[in-house]
Amino acid sequence: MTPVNLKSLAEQLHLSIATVSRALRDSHEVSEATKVRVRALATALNYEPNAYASSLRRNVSKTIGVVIPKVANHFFALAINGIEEAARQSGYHVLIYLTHDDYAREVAIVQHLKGGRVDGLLMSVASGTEDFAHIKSLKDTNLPIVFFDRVCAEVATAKVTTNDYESGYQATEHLLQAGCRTIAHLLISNNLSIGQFRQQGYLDALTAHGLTPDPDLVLNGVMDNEQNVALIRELLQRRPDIDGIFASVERLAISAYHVCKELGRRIPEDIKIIGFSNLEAASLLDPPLSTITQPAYDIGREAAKILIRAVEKKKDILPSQSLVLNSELFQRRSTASN
Amino acid sequence: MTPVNLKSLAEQLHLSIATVSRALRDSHEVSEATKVRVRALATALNYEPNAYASSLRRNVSKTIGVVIPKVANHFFALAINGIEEAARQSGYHVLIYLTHDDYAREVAIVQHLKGGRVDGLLMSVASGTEDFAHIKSLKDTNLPIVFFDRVCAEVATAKVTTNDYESGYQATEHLLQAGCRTIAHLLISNNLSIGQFRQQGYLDALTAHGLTPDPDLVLNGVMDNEQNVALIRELLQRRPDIDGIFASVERLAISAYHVCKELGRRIPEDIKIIGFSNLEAASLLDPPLSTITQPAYDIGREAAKILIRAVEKKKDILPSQSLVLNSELFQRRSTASN
DNA sequence: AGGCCGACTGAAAACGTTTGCGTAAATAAA
DNA sequence: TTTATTTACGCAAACGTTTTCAGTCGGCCT
Repeated sequence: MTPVNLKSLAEQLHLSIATVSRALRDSHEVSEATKVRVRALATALNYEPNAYASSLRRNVSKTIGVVIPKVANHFFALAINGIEEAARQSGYHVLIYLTHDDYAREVAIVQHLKGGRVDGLLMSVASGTEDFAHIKSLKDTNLPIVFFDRVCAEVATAKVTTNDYESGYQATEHLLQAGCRTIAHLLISNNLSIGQFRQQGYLDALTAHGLTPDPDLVLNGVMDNEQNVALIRELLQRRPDIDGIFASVERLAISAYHVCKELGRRIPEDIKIIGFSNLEAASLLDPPLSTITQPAYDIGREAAKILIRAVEKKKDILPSQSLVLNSELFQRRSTASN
Repeated sequence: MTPVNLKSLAEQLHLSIATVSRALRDSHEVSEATKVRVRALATALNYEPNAYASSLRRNVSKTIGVVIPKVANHFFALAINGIEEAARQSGYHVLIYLTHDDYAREVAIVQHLKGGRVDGLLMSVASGTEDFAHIKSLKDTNLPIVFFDRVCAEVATAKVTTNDYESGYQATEHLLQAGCRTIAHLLISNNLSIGQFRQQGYLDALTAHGLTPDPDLVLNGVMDNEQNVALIRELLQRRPDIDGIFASVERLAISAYHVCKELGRRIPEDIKIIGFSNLEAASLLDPPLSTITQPAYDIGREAAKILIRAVEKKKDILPSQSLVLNSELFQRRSTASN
């Protein structure tokens, strides 16, 4: 089977490769008559231009990369959904890379992306990442980058986030208003900027209500879920006075539910729980979980839009293009007043 | 800033481009001494080969495509996770395309992939797809394809699925043994092969237990979630004798939960529910949901492995390489006997 | 008639890499 | 010594596309 490319099309049409190429790109330099002929044969033979030849020649790949910790997480899944939508609308392809929150993997992925495989990058940094040299060095190759959710403060570019500080504040205040006095904060890794913001919101809400924050009530979760369950169990047993839990990430809220059931603590009578979560089934949990829900789809879509716009205009992305979308507090039974 | 490519490396090293290229690919045709020199400069300058030039020349992109209906679904998210893992291990990149169960989108995506952008394709067909000409035509370009979960029976290639018939049978039998006598089956679209298998398992289990299947109890869900809720509500009101629900897809199980709560039907006392689901929080629902859980991660990983093996060996993929992984039934309170 | 312009097309270079082939020197075999 | 063989490297073509440049042809203006 002869390959169907510009050359073969040109031969069959008794035209030059150049003319065929121009005809297909609808150039004004080619007569309408030949355009029609060319298009007819192209569709008849199911011609599709070779993406790599085109990318090589034009130095543009029409592809964006997405580097995220994981995909089996409703937040990131929704974000990808938004990203793919924005990309598709502009004719971009989406390459996915998972770091599994592992620093070494993130570095390897970023290094690989220097090969020019992508025109731009969307990134949510791994929680294990403390050194950002790899990202800076990628940025130095002039690759446009937009961070979303888990941003890297040290790199000057646009970031799409939620109002993490306010959300942490609101969640804590919500627990306080529901009558909690000893509120634990479960977060995942305090070197992540979002963790810090939420933590600060938590602290400020406590002091604003006349309470003194107790460092013993702040639990740093780890990667492994079972370990988290153990840590939470230990915390709840050591501090039976805890009457409220604010979980900065979905997984920890779920783990807290499991521990409470195991220890026989009733939700919300003994302990009230609120957590960041994009879980669709939150309202079906036992009891329905109060959540701070981030507009994950919009975050992904807006981040992709900013990136693609910059790629198309070949302009640098400025930190001033950053976007902060508001998350929403859904009050459900897990934080009902007694 | 001068570009760092083979040419610039060669100039600085006073070598030819060919030698530099061979040195980096560790060819035996180049002396160890020069290899060392070349590698040193390459790493010093952070050289990364241009992926598109390489792909064009070698006619290999080290990229696989993944075409799925959606990503905001725990099954597909886990599958992607497995796919990415297998791909990463073999140095492959993963392009993601979402069809949103829309036939037209699927066709457009498949057409686009003819441009040679990917070396192989993993696919779970859209539920709206009834004509498979686009897939066949893609297969005719010799692009290796492996289907997973939602397979296309008409295309001769490997398929990675779960034991859908047996699962449907088991789920139904499980409800029967829990005392149900009027069991509804909620499925998504009966033109999908998996729906048919599960439906057949459902039917056979009923007849095997001496019951006559009632077509009125089989509900075909649609895309829109709200419509599904309305349909289920209508069904439960029209047939108050229904005492068991088998949901072929997670979304329908969730919708059924909502409807039951709304109508005041107690689970499991009035109605028992079991559903296909990869929801992590299934055990935390109210009541905990009995599920048939597919090994989504493994499905993705195995499908990717089969695909990549075929790509590397440049051998056709045979239907005989198909794999059937077993799903697992988790019995929880939603199907507890009264 | 000469010059000019616009419409259309083709030749060829370029993108960065890989690779078949050639070749020179060095080594081994005869 | 001559003749193979090996080693190490360079030349140049090729992958399929895009784009610059040059060219042809007819028509229009002065």
